[in-house]
Amino acid sequence: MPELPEVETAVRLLRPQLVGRRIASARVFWPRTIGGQRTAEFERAVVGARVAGLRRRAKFIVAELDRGGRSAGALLVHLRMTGRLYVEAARAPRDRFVKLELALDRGRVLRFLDVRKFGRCLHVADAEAAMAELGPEPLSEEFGVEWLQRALRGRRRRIKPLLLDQQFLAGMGNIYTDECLHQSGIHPLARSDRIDGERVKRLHKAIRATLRAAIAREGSSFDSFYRTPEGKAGGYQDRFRVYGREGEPCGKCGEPIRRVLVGQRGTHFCRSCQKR
DNA sequence: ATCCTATCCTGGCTGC
DNA sequence: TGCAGCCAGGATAGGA
Repeated sequence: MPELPEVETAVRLLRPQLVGRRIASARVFWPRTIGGQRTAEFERAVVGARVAGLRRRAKFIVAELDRGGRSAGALLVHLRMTGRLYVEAARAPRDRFVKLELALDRGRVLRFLDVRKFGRCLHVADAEAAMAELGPEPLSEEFGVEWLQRALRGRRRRIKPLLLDQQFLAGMGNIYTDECLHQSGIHPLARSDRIDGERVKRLHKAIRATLRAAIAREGSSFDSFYRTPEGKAGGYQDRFRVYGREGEPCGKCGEPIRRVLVGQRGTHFCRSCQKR
């Protein structure tokens, strides 16, 4: 499932292929992909615009558009679970799961593929306004130990759903959350305001280290869905300590890894390393 | 304030 | 082999 490292990987690989390109035409194969907007309206908004910049915010791929030097809004792409965004030759056969296609200049085409149709590619006038509610970026300066300490104390929520809440912290998903909680010895149901300082420190360190290591390996391909824009699998799945390892021995203590549901999410942890 | 459930989707898996 | 039924999961909305 694309989380921060997978989205960051997509942005890095797509940037040289997209920035400076002009959108020549648009085709929408699944209307919900573009949100509530009418297809004709969407086309009017993007066709003729140029991609001025590509960046990541939380799990959004943000393509800033301009037209004659003036901003033309932005495309916010969210891959959700099965989305993939990639550029290829316009003549390459279109996969049957492609939901949106933007023709670029030079015979290239940007394709948004999404088997389960949860992903979105929205045109917005103001990207910042559209993403205003998101929490801080875990790899930014703002996300320090002190911030985390205070933020956790200010809430009384179970730690796992809290870390998954994009308004609290941007970019964490199910896989990396389980990995980080295991690394820092915190039970997924621990109440945020009752986690001791030492563990908060370890959690902060785990989040930064895990996300950085996963980005360095171009993300994780746990199932057949996630691929980089080059079509390659990620490399971080080999480093999972708990995710998808139910019944296998914990790398630290040998106890079998447990899987339970927390907030409707499959949650993997070690009962002896992550005490309540 | 926080939690819970349903919703959106469909390929792939399980069990018979 | 065939098929029904279930599962995964990010985000959000509405209700408790």
